Amino acid sequence: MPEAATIVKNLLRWYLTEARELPWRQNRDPYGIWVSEIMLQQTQVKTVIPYWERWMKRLPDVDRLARARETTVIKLWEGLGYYSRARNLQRAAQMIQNEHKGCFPSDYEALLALPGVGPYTAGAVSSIAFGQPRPIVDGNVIRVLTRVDGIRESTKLSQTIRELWSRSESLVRFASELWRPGRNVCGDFNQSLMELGATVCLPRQPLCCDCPLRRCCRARAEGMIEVIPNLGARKKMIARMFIAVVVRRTGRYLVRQRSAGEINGGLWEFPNVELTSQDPSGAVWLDSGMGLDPSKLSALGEVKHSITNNRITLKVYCSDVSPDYCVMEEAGEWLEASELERYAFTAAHRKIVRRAINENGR
DNA sequence: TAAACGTGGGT
DNA sequence: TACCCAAGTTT
Repeated sequence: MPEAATIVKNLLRWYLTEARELPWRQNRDPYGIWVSEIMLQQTQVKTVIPYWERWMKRLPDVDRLARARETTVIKLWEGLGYYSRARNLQRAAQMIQNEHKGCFPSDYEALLALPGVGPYTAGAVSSIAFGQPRPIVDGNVIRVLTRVDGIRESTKLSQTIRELWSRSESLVRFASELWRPGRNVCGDFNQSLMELGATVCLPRQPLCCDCPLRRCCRARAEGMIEVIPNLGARKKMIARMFIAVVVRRTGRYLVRQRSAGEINGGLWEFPNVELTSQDPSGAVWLDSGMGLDPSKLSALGEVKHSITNNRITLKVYCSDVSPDYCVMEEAGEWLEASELERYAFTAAHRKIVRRAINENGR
């Protein structure tokens, strides 16, 4: 295995000149760094940047987040996915107010005790915001370290992941001994590991010629870059079809809120149902469920999206109904177009809002 | 331990 | 198009 000194020194030097300027890197505010780390879970930097900017403008500190309305928090998160992250963020802020007197905890165990903070995030915040020598293992670190060390075992094995934590730990410990005035070597080293994975040591066609570790990388030396990391098989995607309908009555639109406990709980959507062999076109649902005449609908096309391992196609229709129309089956709310903007919709249904209302100027 | 949890970027 | 997969955590 390459020596820690080689890896750490080359990465720290590289990071000095190649680190991207990201908004949450402008200072060491633990709150801003924590928010960025939660947003970045399973989400790319490019996607996060505008969300982080808006969030920090609206909820600039722990106190403001703790006191915010949950609807505000979810609206700020709209489109990012994994909405429990946003709710946990607020719960954690309230814990910081109540159990830490509003002072952001620097203790690793205290960080780990916050909802939504696991081993990765606790390590990231304690190293980046507080300069502590805590290891991190995320998707980038898995890729970089398995390649550098030439680890061919499946990353699905808990033994493999344990080894990576151990390696990450010894590396950041080495970094901590390189203390420099005015530099956070632990935070910089951990970020350099992820930065390399995000910009150079890419999943496919990595830019090995630009890599500061190219001379010590075992996977490169052994021609194994294409098969390391050994990630194992993915779950297959399941195709599903839904029908959704935009019902408009005297300038208002019928929407409903998804119940807590189901996927995307608490978010808003237009009435919709999955197409089955019982009702393959959705005509039964439209007629008996919604009280609409399927022949009087106008088609708005299809919206495609994926949620976890479901690949979903939504067939979207629009229907203008008379002032005395009322829904039989489900409780919903009638919202004006301007209100649709203020409510948090699921990503797929936000696309419908744009297509059906905004772009058509109705 | 494995599955659930969302969405969009990139090839 | 059809994948892959992203600064993971929770149950």
